[in-house]
Amino acid sequence: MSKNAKFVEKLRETGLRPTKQRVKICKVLFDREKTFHFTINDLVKRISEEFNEKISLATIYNTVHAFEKKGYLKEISINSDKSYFDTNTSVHHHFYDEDTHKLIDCNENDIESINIKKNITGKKINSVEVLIRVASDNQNQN
Amino acid sequence: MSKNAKFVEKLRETGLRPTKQRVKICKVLFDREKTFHFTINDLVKRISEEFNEKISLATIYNTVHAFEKKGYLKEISINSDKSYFDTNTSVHHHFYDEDTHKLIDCNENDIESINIKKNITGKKINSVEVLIRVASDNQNQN
DNA sequence: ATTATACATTATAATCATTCTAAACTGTTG
DNA sequence: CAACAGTTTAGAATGATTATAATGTATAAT
Ligand SMILES: [Mn+2]
Ligand SMILES: [Mn+2]
Ligand SMILES: [Zn+2]
Ligand SMILES: [Zn+2]
Repeated sequence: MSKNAKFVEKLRETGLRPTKQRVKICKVLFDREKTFHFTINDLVKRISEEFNEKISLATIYNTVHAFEKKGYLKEISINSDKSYFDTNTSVHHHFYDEDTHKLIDCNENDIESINIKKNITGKKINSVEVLIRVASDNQNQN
Repeated sequence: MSKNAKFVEKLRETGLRPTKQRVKICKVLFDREKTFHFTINDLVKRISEEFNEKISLATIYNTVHAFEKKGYLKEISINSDKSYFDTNTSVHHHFYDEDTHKLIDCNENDIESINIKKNITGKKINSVEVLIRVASDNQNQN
């Protein structure tokens, strides 16, 4: 199956019509070897770089959230500035580099299993995520 | 020492002059048995309820951030909607109730120690925080 | 105590990420 | 092709947060 056909399928599975804008978003997001983290602004920049063309912000937000809802993207909360998204949708944790503001994956087997001894009555656990904030190790920091 | 004198001291330690607005903020934040979580909006509401008086948003933001910088408050990132703050400044984790949008503390000893096997070269770990998202356990959910 | 100064408060405007709107456009189906 | 439902888009609206700059106040020097 061609890459394009895959994206069309992915869009259909998400309940979206395969328009040219959405296929372009797919190319930027899913036509890669490795997974990666991005902000909406990153995505806009990549699209304008790769296609020399602008897709409306509304379309980008709508499509990204549709993929998130379907489970093809994951949203990561670091601070209240902006949202980060992740093309790695497996259960995994993150390092957040406070110098560069970049996320780095930390797989489940990079952390010894987390055992929670407390529970909230009447509630089920939806996710357990660890965020490890890191920063430069040297002295010359402000 | 009177409560008031304590707050004045706390403000001085934070490098802030003990004005009447700031002392009121202290009363709302630090004159309690138990620690709690709040948003800026919560704080504004509490102030207007307890003192029947409005303190400017700018003053509230500035004071809260000054306390955070000094280590008297902790900022918690849940989503990009808004910031949550915590009067519990110890190292601890959180349950986030996705139904009520409330935080519940999860102390370090409610979780078996987290052992991170991976590290980022040249970086030191500033914090390791676990966020456990929970939601209603019953079926009648949309 | 008066005064001078630096720091604070405030209302309001600005910013910025995100969402909404409603008009123009396009994929799909018959 | 025609009709319709779904889509894109620019721009406006929203809402949290931050900046501005005029007015007010705590503090320390006189
Ligand atoms: Mn979302
Ligand atoms: Mn802060
Ligand atoms: Zn990731
Ligand atoms: Zn807490």
